[in-house]
Amino acid sequence: MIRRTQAERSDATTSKLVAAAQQLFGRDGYAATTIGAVATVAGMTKGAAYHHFLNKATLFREVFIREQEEISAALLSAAAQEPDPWAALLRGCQTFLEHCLDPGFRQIVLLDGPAVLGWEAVREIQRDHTLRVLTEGVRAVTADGGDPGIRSQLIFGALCEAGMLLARSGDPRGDLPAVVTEAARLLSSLSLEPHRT
Amino acid sequence: MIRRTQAERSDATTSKLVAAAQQLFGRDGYAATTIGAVATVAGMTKGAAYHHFLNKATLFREVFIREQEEISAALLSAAAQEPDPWAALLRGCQTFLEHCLDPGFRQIVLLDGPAVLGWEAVREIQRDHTLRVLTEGVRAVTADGGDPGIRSQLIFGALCEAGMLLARSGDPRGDLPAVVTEAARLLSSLSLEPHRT
DNA sequence: TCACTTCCATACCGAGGGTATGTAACTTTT
DNA sequence: AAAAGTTACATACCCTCGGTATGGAAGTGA
Repeated sequence: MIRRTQAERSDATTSKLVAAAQQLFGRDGYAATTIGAVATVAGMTKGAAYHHFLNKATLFREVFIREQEEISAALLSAAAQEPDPWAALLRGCQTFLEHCLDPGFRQIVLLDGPAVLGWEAVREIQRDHTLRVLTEGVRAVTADGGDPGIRSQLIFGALCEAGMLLARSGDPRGDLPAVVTEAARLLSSLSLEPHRT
Repeated sequence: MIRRTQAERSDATTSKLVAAAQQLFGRDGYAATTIGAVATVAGMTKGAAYHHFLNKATLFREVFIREQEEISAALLSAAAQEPDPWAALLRGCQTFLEHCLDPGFRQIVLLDGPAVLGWEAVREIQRDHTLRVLTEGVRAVTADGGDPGIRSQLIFGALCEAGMLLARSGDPRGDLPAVVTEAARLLSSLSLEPHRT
């Protein structure tokens, strides 16, 4: 190993650790993944992991953020291809649902995330990523003075549920259009008068 | 202790165990709750717990089912007071959201449930309780030929999210009407033509 | 009453999260 | 450039806790 600066060494090992953790957490789930296994996959020992991360949850948090960055980038690039706000919103929802077909994403973001980090912490992170993109899209198509924050949060919940539902399907790709249609139906309520109290 | 039959002994201890587990799982979460602590609260030792339950997850599953039974009973009795299907549906949603103000319910059903039991198992249980009630309500107000199963599942996701959102609020009771209004807006989409594809 | 089963306690094992300590690699100071 | 100090990582260890094995007490069927 040639001479490297400390920052380079540190960055390299943390990157390898997060990558390994993302793989194992996504495949086996948080509880069934040991720090030792992560370190081994990353090519080092437990000590290195505990030098860079306070504990298991902190490492998981880093993986969670990484997942968020990945999906929000995908959402933005997908939505950017549609000039019409409505089309962009629908396109974004479809992209999200497609992303839910990845088992690792589901395990880390939808299943373990809230249990490990807590609901508040999870949504706090997502407020800067997925939820932020969705809220922008919702705001663009909302006419009346309702709260886009609350509204997009509910839509988000429905989309997460749809993602899990889709993944459970025997033919996810084939059922995707039907689920997207139902999601679109929910979205269509955004441009409506309130129903009844 | 006077003479008791085996079934009575067994039922009494399992009941005490489940009650203690419900309390601790709800307050501290699944990971932070030890079987020993549950047994102590229930007034016995770990051995008793492992005699009646295969493992920690099995005990949790029993608690989860108990929570489901409690809320579905509340939903049914609330909805039964409204003759109009629309009013019954809205009333049910409001009851669900009020139930989400209980931290134990949130922790067990919304946070730990999916991570511990898996999404499929959780929804399988809920299919006989919460989800079943909701699906009936949705079916009653749905005119067109869309799939009420998928539809109610998405609504369910939105409601769970709304419940967590509400709980996070500084003034849950005061914000409840606003969230119910937003939920009603989503529900109103059920009686609509599909928007766009 | 005597075998048999069920219930529960006690004692123990092993995995794994976390810590303490040592050593090698880099950085700063003089 | 060499010593002093700091950072990066490995090794060894502790301790909690899920799960098991074993033993005895309470109940059941003959």
